[in-house]
Amino acid sequence: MSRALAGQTVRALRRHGKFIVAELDRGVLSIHLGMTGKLLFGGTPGPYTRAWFELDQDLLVYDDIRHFGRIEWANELPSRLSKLGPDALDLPLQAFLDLLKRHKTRIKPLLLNQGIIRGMGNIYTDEALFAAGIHPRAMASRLSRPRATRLHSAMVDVLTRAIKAKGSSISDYVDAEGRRGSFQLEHQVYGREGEACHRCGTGIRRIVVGGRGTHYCPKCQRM
DNA sequence: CAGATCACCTGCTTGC
DNA sequence: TGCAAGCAGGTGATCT
Repeated sequence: MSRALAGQTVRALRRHGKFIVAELDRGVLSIHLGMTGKLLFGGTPGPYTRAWFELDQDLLVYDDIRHFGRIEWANELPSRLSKLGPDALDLPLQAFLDLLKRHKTRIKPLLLNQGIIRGMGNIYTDEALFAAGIHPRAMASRLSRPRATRLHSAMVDVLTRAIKAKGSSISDYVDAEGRRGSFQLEHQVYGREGEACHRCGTGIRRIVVGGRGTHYCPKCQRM
């Protein structure tokens, strides 16, 4: 890959769901950070460095403890990416409502399914469901219009605020400048098992839904 | 076809 | 203190 990328200019940089996409003179570089991936401007290669890019000014270092991230170079946007669902932050209410009706599945796995909606991860799914007062095991297609509408607003609101706060740094996440995010301070349910719900005081519960740890308030979030 | 389980990796925390 | 088990921001394959 290094030969192919040498001397190329980054023409555009954008987000595609959870992917970072760099359009080069020739081809497209797509990056997914997985769970522990980090891109660091001006970083120094260390024991967890899996790749690095020599830019004009700095070294851009890619570290990834768990190896779940991916960097791919292709002539065009890989079909794996173009086949994903609409972006959570670019999905009109009516399209969202239609989409929920079409899928006979529980709401949490639906929101996490990148092929249906792209961009939502485990933290923000739990937070959005709490904000909307919806149980993570509720059937998506059976949500009432008002509740589904509240969920749409909650999803957009949670993602927008989380991006503004530069993400959630629970253990080690940092952005490309090495700065921690602060949205973990605003979490209402994620990572708060046993603590009091900020709205009603009930203990936050942790269950497993769709194979993922799921945090919710049993009193505020109903089926 | 929805849903469960496992696989991929390493590190940190918890409990005995 | 030591060690095993459980858990972690994600995705994808396989089986039921």
